[in-house]
Order: sequence, then C-alpha cells, then structure tokens
Amino acid sequence: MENNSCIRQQADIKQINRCKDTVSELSESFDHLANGLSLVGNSVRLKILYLIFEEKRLCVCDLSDILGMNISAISQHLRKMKDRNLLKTEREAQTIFYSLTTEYSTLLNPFFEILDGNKILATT
Amino acid sequence: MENNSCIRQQADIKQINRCKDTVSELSESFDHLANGLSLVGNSVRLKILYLIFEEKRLCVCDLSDILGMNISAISQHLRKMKDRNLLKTEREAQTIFYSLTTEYSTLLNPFFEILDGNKILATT
DNA sequence: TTCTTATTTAAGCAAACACTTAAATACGTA
DNA sequence: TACGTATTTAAGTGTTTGCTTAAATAAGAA
Repeated sequence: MENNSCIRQQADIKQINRCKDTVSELSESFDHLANGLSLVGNSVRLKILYLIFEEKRLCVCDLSDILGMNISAISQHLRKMKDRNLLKTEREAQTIFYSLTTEYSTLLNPFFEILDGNKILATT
Repeated sequence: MENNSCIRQQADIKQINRCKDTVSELSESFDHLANGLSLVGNSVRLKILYLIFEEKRLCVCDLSDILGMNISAISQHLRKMKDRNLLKTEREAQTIFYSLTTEYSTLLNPFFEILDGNKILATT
C-alpha cells in the first residue's frame, strides 16, 4: 500500500504537513459529507429528492409510477436515504409518505435551485 | 421492468403527470448533475478537491504523500475529475499541477465552506 | 544516448451497487 | 377471520468502482 518514496526535489514540506493536518482534523467531516453526497450522486435518487422537494411529500407508489421503475427498486433507494437521514416518513393509513429532513433540505437547496434554473431554460 | 399496476385508490393523477413532465424535461440535467456529484461523493476525491481548493494547486505526488495512498490510485482519481471537467492541469517541467476549474469551484464552494466551518470547530 | 524523476495507463480483482423476483410485513375492510 | 392494498425485505445477479501491480510515456540531467 505504501510507496511514500515520491519526494519531489522541490516538494514544499511545510505545505505537505499543513495538508496532512487538515486531512486528519477533518477526517470525519470528509467521510460524513462524502457519504451524503454519494447518495445524491445517483440520478434516480437525485430525481426522487427533487420531486419530493417540489411536491413536499410522495409515496413509493407515486415515485414508481413517475419514474417508470419497479416499486421494490424505489423502496430500496428510499430506505438508503432514510437510513442516512436525508428523508423522513409519515404513515397515513396504508400509505407511507416520504419527505425531506430539514437538515438535508438546506444542504441540497443549491442543487434544487440549479435544477429549477434549467427547468425555466427548458420551458422557454 | 414495468409494474405500473400500483394505482393507489386516492392517487393524485394530476400530480403524477406534472412530475412525469418535470422528469422528462430535466432528464439531462439530472444525469449531468448526478454525474458530477457522484465524483464528489467519494471521500478520497472530496479530500483531493478540498486540498486543491485550499492550496490552489497540487501534483499527484503531493496528494499521494498527504493521503498516504498509492500514486497510481490518486492519478486515476485525478483523471476522472479532469475528464469530467472538475479539474484542469498545467505542466511545469516534469511536474503536473492540478487545480479547480472555475465552473466547478463555484458549484463546490458551499461544501468547502461547510468543511471550513467544521475546521474551526475542530480547532477550538 | 542512457538514467532518473514524475506521471499515466493497462490489466486484474475484490467489494460495493442497482436492479430483479419472490416472499414477508402491515394496515384496512368485508 | 380472510382478503386486498401498500410497502418492505431477502436473495440472487450483472455491472461499476477503487485499488493493486506492472508496464508505458514524458521531460530533464549526465
């Protein structure tokens, strides 16, 4: 695994050490953020999140119809996002509605705005 | 693949159709954005991007030292990000420096700010 | 030209991922 | 209770990902 023999002639040792400190300091932050973003970095899940953002709440069945995908496949995507706290659920009789958690709707808002912008462009 | 038999008793047909329209309208935007985010949603690549953001530019060798990873592994991450236009390169003798493209540094700035915030918390 | 340094690329492999099918769970109604 | 609707979960499978090792490319120095 290790091959730290690559010490450039003019490598800036201070810079390297500063960076190493940053990485170890923020190690958990990197993992946590990357973890969340890896979920959003899938077009099916991004669609689901955006649709829920627009419609406030949707159930598996709705999403299955909208995306033309197997209910089971959608359910498994929803579960992942619920497990990592991007989504929360509320039951209403047999139907389970998914909505965004406040924590993540803030984080994801910039992306939804980008998509909203494209929507306007596409319509005109 | 299809199993669109799930038509809820009280499904909102108008809502479903509105959502279908949105999805087909923004189809490419979803793919493009998800594609970009899937790259950032990896802790090694997120670290690389943040370090380059902080230090303005870094080479494979630096990153290999900082992250304690194989040069080849880092190189392959960098290539992916260059291919999808998150990073650009400039050669200086034998050394190739990677830096953020303006297009993506804007998009990624919110995340870097989150990480900066955590850094302050971790330091105090 | 040959050697060293810096980096990329190709091939291989184990782990993670996304989807399918089928079975299980949960709630409501007859 | 038994049945229908809404949803989740488990198991299986093909594809993608991230890393390893080894070979290839590129530029400068001897």
